[in-house]
Amino acid sequence: MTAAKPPSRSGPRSGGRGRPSKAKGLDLKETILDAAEGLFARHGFYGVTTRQVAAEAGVDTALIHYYFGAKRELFDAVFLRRAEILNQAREASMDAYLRAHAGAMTVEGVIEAFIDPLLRISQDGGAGWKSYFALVAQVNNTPAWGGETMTRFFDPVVHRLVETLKTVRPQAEYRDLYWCYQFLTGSMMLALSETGRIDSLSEGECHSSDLEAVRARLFAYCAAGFEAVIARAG
Amino acid sequence: MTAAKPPSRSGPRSGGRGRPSKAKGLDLKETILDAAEGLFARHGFYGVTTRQVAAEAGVDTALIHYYFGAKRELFDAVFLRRAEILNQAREASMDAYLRAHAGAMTVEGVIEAFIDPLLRISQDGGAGWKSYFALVAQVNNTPAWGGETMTRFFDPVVHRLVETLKTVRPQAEYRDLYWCYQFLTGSMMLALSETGRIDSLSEGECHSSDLEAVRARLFAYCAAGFEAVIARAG
DNA sequence: GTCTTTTTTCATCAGGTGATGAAAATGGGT
DNA sequence: ACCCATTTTCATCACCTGATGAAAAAAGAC
Repeated sequence: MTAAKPPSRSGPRSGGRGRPSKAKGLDLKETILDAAEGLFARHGFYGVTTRQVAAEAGVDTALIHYYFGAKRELFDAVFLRRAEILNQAREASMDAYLRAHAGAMTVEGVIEAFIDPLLRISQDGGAGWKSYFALVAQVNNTPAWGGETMTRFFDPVVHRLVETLKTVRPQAEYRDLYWCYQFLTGSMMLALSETGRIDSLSEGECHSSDLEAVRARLFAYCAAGFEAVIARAG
Repeated sequence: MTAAKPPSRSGPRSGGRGRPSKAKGLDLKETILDAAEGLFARHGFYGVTTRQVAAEAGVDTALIHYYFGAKRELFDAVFLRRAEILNQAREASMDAYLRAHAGAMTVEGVIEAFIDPLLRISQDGGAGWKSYFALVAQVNNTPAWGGETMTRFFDPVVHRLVETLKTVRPQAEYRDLYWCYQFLTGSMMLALSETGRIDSLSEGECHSSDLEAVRARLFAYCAAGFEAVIARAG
């Protein structure tokens, strides 16, 4: 209509169309996932159009469908890409804790082994991981399909947490452990999504990007909460 | 195009168009807000179209714009409608607690006074309130404009909570209190939004609709968390 | 250098989007 | 019974949505 849009693209890709080697093809797929991740994290699934993703990635709209199919499949690909890495990191962290403190596990230690890998990845993993955590937090609070999605991707490691806690406190009831996990995950997800609310609320005293401050408090907070609930019930 | 859609509407409204008395006009406005509330809560702002809202309310699409203007203004109207009621209930609850326990306030008591009105309203207020809480939880986790919206509507009562806690534990630092509040609100919002995740996670042991179970645990959980963080810092 | 396969672009579709202006229907005031 | 203000409906606009099929361009096989 107006003017043919120039074939500009941010990356170091050559100007023309066509097949630019397999390596570049994979790279382009990742570029699309990165763009989609950031936009979905900020505006949610319905708040983003495939055209926006294409523009952000510097790519033709049709290419998104070529690689990923429907929009929802793109979203799932974004969600899946880091979920496995996350689960592996958490499993490894819990493995390490179990091996190191097999005889003398504490509630706080188990909880730290469960949460800390996420904080660490968010701190060291770059902007992509930050977006991803915001995305997960949003999904976690999505009534329509969020619960099902979270269940599908993250249930196993949660069950392992609950079972380990049951080992540490055998007299605790599963009901209490599951409710406490629910409280824990709400706190953790809100902290990881870094919404900036605490910044304005505390008038500059706290910053949601300060995950070191979270680390210094969240483990103790949750552990004490667990202990209190268990004690009250028993 | 296809066939003229029948003028059916669920309510007891008369069939024809035109001006059906002032009382009905107000009633219709509320009907639209109810429909919008339920849909926004389930699918988010961008996941709902004005046409869906109109269909759910049994109303012409243009009527929504006649009453509320742009779609975003409709959303704000939904958010605002119950926010004031909520704030009043919480202020009243904290007033009552302060009056009754002026000399012997506890951290758990203050937290209960802060959270309990929400649980109570959610239990007694009907489906509209349930949707509303899910909506607030979603906004709370929305990076783009959620923090700003939450701040605008709910800051005062939160500041009052923090100040009261500071009175109960004068040696506590504000930084710790704000972080603990952040943890608390994450747990509380997730519990209030009743996503159903705990149902499948616990394999039927717990139900997210069971707010009595939340009441029996959340206050103690948060209070113990606060105390632990304060103690660790001091 | 040709031929084949894969990637990228273009043009476009069918339907949905928020929004608006004018007309129609209604009820209250007098 | 008439008018007038208000509410509801209808028809439509300009644009955007996800998605697709065919053509064009590039890379690799031989």
